Amino acid sequence: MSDLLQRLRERGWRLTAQRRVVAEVLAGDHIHLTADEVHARATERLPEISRATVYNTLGELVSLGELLEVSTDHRATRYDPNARRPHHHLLCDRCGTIRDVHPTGDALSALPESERFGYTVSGVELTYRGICPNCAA
Amino acid sequence: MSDLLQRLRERGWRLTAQRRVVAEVLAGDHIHLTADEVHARATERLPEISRATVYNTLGELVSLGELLEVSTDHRATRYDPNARRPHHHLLCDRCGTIRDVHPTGDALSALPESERFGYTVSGVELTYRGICPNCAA
DNA sequence: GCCTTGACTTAGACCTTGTCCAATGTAGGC
DNA sequence: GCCTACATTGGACAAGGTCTAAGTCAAGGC
Repeated sequence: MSDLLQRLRERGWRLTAQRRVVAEVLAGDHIHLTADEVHARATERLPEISRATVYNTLGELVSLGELLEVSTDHRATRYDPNARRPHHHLLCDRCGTIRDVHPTGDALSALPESERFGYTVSGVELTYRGICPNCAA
Repeated sequence: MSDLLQRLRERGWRLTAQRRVVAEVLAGDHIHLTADEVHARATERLPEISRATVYNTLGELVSLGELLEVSTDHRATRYDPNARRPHHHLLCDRCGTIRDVHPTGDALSALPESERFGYTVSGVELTYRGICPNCAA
């Protein structure tokens, strides 16, 4: 995580307590929090942090490529700190839990030229859906 | 389209003018309207139709498996009437236009057992992203 | 064809998620 | 330690979506 802060500082980020706390909250694997969840956890460490700052910081981290926006359900956007390692998602349809997964093969090349309709295709997202072991029990 | 209405009637759907109009608005290929767009087009044919009814009807059609929810951008949910034919989506990052596409191969089998974390995997969604020919010009 | 009834529709209040802005605070260069 | 540009704040605002109470009507039974 400190490497994240390091990278950000190198890019001219001003290091404030608020930004540090948001970065800390997002540390870890298989973390996919909504903005409000990030705000709630950040508030535990820094009670006066505002919602607007959380949204600003998340947005900046996304532009910098440090964070990935994930909109798997049809509700709040979630943020995935594992942006530097390409991966896809496995989602529980019942409880909404998300895991990062690494399928084999290359989904991009599975789209033939005839199915590209003249688009310049730059990326692909896979979302697997199912029921997690917890919910199945 | 009348087969859709037929199927719905067989399932005990009460056939109202409002539901008929929503079904009509959604007829066609590569149709991916938001709820408000559906409402706007429905209003042209049936001025007194309410937003709540459009939402209700769309929700029911989704539960019945006649309609697919697509949340490609991080804004309004779109509805895809092509639910009975499995397909995926190609999305223009600039203007948001969506095309239905059919990649080769089977994305489901690309997820090895070791990457399933005990989930019962039932489906997969692919979303290709790029720039459409219109926006590229 | 008319009645009845429960399902359907309506308008509008309300909720959640997210954005914007003017005023205030502060990190970091000097 | 001061200065200034950048960051933060709280609250208003907007879009998308849900809920509810009251009124309406499709369709089955007569």
